[in-house]
Amino acid sequence: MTLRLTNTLTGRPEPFVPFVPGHVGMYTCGPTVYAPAHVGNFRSFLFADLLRRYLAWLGFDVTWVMNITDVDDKIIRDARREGVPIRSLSERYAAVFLDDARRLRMTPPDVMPRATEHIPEMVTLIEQLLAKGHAYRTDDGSIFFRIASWPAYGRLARLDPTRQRVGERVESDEYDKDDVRDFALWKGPREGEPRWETAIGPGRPGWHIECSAMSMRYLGPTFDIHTGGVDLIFPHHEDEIAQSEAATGRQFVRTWLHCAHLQMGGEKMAKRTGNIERPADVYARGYSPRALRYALIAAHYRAPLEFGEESMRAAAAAVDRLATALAALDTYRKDGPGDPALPALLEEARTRFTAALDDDLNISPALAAVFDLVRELNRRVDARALSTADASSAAAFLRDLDRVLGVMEEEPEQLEPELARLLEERAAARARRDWATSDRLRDELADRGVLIDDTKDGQRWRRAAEARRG
RNA sequence: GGCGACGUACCCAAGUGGUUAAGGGGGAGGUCUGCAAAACCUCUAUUCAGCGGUUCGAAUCCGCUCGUCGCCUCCA
Repeated sequence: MTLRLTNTLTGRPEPFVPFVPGHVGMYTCGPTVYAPAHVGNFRSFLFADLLRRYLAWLGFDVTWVMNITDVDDKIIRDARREGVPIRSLSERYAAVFLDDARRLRMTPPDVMPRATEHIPEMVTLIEQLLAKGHAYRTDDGSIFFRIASWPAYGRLARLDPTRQRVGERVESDEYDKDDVRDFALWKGPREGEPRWETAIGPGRPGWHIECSAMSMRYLGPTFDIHTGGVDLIFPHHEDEIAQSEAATGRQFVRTWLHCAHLQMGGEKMAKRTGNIERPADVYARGYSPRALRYALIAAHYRAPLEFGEESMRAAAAAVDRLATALAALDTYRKDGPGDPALPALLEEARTRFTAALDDDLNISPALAAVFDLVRELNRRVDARALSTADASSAAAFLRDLDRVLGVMEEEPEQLEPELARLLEERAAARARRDWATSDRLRDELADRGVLIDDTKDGQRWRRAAEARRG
């Protein structure tokens, strides 16, 4: 069985065959850094991360590029409002993004290019488009892509370009272009806006051109996978294809993958409607990053996903269940013969896990395979049917699957010395059957997010995915 | 108006032609435990938005109806 992915270009699942055998070039539209990203944004980034992790787990050598858009209208607007250079604003929120991404265990992309550091690449691309007649200048020094020169325009979004609705927003565009549907490659210089002096004149880049320039700079003119939210299909990705293929004459991206929206209250989570939640908000309510990660990746990427208190609670419980199972295996000790059925059990889980993810990253049955295995392992731990070696190979197996999921363990795997001391005190209290002290220490540790289970192998601890409140 | 996605238990969510409709959460009862917690066991959809049709057989295919969401405009 091989990996199949639903390509937006064709609308159907296709076997994934990399352009260069064994290697995958993958680009993800990253954040525009003028505010902290919300959890809806992170759904799409974590979807890309899940894909990246799975490809690596399958043995592909993956190059993952995620851009950071550090110049655009909103950044300029907010920087002006604050009276600071755009770089000061963008770097501030880029740092927040990086920190949020790290806590959510997003694999660090191999390259995170910033738009402002790739102006020359964009200029070269625009020059090629001008030379080939796909772009034109306007009086204010802007340069537009001429959609009429590109018959394939609209193919990705399945839109007929001649029947696009022309709404108020399009008409109100301040730039003067030949056709309302044409999009800006380069925006002419304006008072109070940052500008770059370039071979195509002064100004600043349009939004779409950066992704074409940076993806091709690091992955070549044709690469395997490009991901983003469904809202980017049109116009952003449509425009990327047009400008890239018009410039190079080659296919730009082989497989386009789009993630459905995260919803809250039945509607798309979006900054403009205000129904957003940021990672920090979720943590403030007592949930751990890994619970949030689980909530965001646990549903199929092409299905809309409702986010809320209920989904977070369920995610925290699910993640706790996994952590508990792992802790149980780690503390389990028993000499003697092992369970001869164990290898087959693990193999079955691996087969189901892989078959599910191969099927367009269908994570639900993959998680079902993990939870079924967890039940079997717990049952054996309860019955003390495993050997110490069995337990540790089962734990290693789960950790291997977690290279794909990234939800099983919290960052610090060692208990802080202070908490470890409380644990020792509690063990001593229990040895002298001092239940009052034992219970008090258990509560104290729970308040610090460490849950204790008393087992035949002694105390076992794990970090709570949902901190105790009240 | 155009294009697209979708409607499965109390909630989330797999299943896309064939024995008992995955899994997670929640709920009820039980076992274990100093008490807990965790874990394990049992139960929790004769039914898949509705109505027709195709078929020996449909949640799965076809048609219609109702409802939800997204894109067409900055947007993950």
